Amino acid sequence: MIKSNRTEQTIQQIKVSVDCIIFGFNDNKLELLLIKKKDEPEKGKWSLIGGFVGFDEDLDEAANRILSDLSGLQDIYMEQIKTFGKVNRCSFDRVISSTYSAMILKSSYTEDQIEKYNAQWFPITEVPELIFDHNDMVDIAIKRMRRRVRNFPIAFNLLPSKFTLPQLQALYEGILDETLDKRNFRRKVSQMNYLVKLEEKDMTESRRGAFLYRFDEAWYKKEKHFNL
Amino acid sequence: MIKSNRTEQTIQQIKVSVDCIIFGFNDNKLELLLIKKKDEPEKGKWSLIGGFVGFDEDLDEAANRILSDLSGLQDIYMEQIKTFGKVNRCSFDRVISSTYSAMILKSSYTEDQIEKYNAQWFPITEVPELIFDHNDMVDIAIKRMRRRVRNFPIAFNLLPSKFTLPQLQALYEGILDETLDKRNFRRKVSQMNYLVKLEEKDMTESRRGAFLYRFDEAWYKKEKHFNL
DNA sequence: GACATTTAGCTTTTAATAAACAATAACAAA
DNA sequence: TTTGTTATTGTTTATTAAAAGCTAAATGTC
Repeated sequence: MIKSNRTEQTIQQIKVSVDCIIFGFNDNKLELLLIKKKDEPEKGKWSLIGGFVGFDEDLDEAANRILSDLSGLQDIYMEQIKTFGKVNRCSFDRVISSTYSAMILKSSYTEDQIEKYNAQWFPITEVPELIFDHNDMVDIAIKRMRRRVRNFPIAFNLLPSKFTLPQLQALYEGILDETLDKRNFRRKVSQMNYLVKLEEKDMTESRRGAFLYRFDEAWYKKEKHFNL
Repeated sequence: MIKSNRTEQTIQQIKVSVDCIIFGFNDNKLELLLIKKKDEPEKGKWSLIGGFVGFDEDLDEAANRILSDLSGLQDIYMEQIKTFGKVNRCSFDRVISSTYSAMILKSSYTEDQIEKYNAQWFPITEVPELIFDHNDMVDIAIKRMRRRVRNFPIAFNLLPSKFTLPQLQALYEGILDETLDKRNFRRKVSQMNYLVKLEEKDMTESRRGAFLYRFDEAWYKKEKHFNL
């Protein structure tokens, strides 16, 4: 089936959108931020945070603008995952959509904002049926994230800037959905010098208290070796 | 900078294209298929094989159609790499472009076709200046391919269906641009049962001759473990 | 038949990485 | 001071990957 010599007209009708897959962490579980659509189309259904790309904005910029518009979240670093382009992926229009993913500290997204934007967090084991091919997008993003989280320090956005090692381990166990050996985990951490042990302790979660750590990004850029 | 409430009009002007990064292998070097543009825009410059996505074709389909239209290559399996969406990536129009990559047997692309389509193979160390952001696309595709080639049997498309182990090793050395130990390489190969040793020998490249092998795809799908 | 060349197979050593595993220290509360 | 709870720390073993040495087989050329 040869389909050359297309007219400008047909070409121009394709719309370009971005969908954002936002991960959070709560109660030792990985969660996903979804919104319930207030307007047509697909009003009342759950959806990723998405929107059309403007003519005069970069694709990356559009992802950030859309995230900001629809959730109030600003200056979130997002990575492009994949572009979905099936003809009928959206029932009423021809739209190709690039997915972007980010991890955020849940507390940076307040209850007020959740209400305002009609959003809700879902544990990734309980993601409802989403519009279009958004469930596929989520599946792919989760797989990719689980692969990357072991070799790149992307998960620290899910924690406060100061965190304890038990917290960090619980985070990894929650993300990967498997238990990790405490001593092996800590040994790996101690090999990464950019995970800096502070003098302070966090006394809120145990009697003894656990030392706080922080992730030193500038330092990491020199070493560039991460493995958990 | 808030950019909400876009009109349909501005949205519709974004065009969607696909660019194909086609790898070949020759003279123990990894090569890239490029075309010299016959028409404006950018006439006479080197470019990836690219074109606009039709309104009624999937993005994946478009990649194959465009590759076929502009090179005569058909039914090539391509993987999506990344979508490029900077506003000014193409100087005269707003185009976002998804890149796709494939590896092909150079001999399946004849001299006739090369001439007909104004194409040329370039060693990846000698890629000329390309239009737009195509050089960036190539860089990213090469990095990704070098990562994937060790864990997935994607490189066999660069060889005839029957090949010798010295050929296979030379291929990997060429792709990765490093020398590999013969004995360790062969040991790994012998662990992958879906690399089937045939009775035949190839006598063209050495006195003794080397046994031919083939990659059994169905068998691979059962084992799904690849490491070279 | 001796020789050169390349393929082929087998083995050992070493290094690197990952996995398994148990006792002690610090603290608050009772 | 005892008790309960969580944080912290090292050693050993197993597995895997890399490096290297050696032998031998097959073939065409001399």
